[in-house]
Amino acid sequence: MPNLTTECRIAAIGKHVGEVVTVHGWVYNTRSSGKLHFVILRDGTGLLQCIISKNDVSDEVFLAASELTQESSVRVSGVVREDKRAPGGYEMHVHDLHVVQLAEDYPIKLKEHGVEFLMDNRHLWLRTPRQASIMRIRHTVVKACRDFLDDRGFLLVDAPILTPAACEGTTTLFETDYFGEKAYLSQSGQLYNEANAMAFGKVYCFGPTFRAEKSKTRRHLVEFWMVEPEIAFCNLEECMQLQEEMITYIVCSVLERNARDLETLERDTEALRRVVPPFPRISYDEAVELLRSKGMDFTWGEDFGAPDETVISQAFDKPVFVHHYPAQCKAFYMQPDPDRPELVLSADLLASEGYGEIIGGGQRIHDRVVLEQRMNEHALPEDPYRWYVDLRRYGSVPHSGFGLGIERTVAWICGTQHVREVIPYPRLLNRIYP
RNA sequence: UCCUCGUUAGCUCAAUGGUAGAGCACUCGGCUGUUAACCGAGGGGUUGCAGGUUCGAGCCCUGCACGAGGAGCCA
Repeated sequence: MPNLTTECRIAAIGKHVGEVVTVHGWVYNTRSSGKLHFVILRDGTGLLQCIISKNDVSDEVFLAASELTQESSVRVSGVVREDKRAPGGYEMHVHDLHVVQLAEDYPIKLKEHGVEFLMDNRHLWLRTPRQASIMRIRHTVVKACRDFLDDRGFLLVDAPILTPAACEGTTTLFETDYFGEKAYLSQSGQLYNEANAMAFGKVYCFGPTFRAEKSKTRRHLVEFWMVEPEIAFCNLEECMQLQEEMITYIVCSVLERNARDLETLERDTEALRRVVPPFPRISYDEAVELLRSKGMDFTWGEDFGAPDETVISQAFDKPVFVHHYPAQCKAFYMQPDPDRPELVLSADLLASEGYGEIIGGGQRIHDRVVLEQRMNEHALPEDPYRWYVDLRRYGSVPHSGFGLGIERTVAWICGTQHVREVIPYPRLLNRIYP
């Protein structure tokens, strides 16, 4: 079918008032008053109300419009008009309509659905306005992470996903067959980051991460994305400063670029506007004291559980750093505190409003003897880590880094109930479909 | 792995141990400004699976499967 009009995406429709344009999209919903059809069109950038009047179109087009089903793909042409009655403020008075494919009975209705049904239909669920807003915010968060680090001279050096051994030795790994040998899906790029930081000074990796833990909570995914910066010649305090600047940059980017999406999600943006440096910093000792003052039973030396983290984060109105953890609850590579060897120079960043830990990081051991001693205590095999120890032989320097969980950050910024909603195809315990 | 709750129409949910229902969706009809449109009619069920108790089980009991929320672990 010949088409000589301007093609236009719905997000830009306001620039074409009075003009004849063509829009490609999918039918979000239809209504009819007999000789007047209202077709709400969706094109991935927004929604547009199209008016199809029996007086304005051929009998064929009017018949085709009356037979449209939800999610049918179409091409429509018509005049753009400003109209307060239309959602979004603009509508199209259609001259012509071409049905690309008439959709079969569509499973996802505009009414409520249960979680299991929506997850089974994730490939279709992504088409709904709420999910579109979440994916746009995720895009902004990822772009903001990259822009922030790129602007500060970081080099993207990605770590391998197939690895010969555990990075941290704590969580369960996915095992795979590597031409007859065992290999594992990466749970962190951090050890490789340390090598890369000694090569390039300031680096980051950005990729998927896999944890075979049988976690079943709103904060856990089996496959999730993490951005991990690593900086040579950097101590814990400098590392925390970088983190709060980065989180602030991310939140500001979303507030600037996704105002309408935050509105769709009914997110309280006041809480997000409070996210500016400096973030409160409390030591592990102070956090334990805080928990006890709230009447919670807590043994020094244990790691905080989810309810503990919630209580700590609720004591502040922005994200809070907890630093100087006991060595026993952190990974083997954490630098001991010179003043109190039972502590390590680590810091976690807890998101506000009970979303839990979004960053884990700290200063790494730069002394070979100390590192080998810790590896012994953790009963780690020598061979797979030989290259890692090597880094302490050739120009070792104090260095720090952290891992930022993309999904937890997006869930916090969006205010969603569960991290499964903020990744396109969540991998969960008991779910690898679709 | 543990604790709690759940599984009835395509979807969301009702139904004292006594004939399995509603709204939405779908099909047909009506309507020229609708806003998850509305009005009328119609089709649609092995009540998760397997046993048991009972004159009779969607409902009570046992086991299993699947799902949800939480714990542990962590981003």
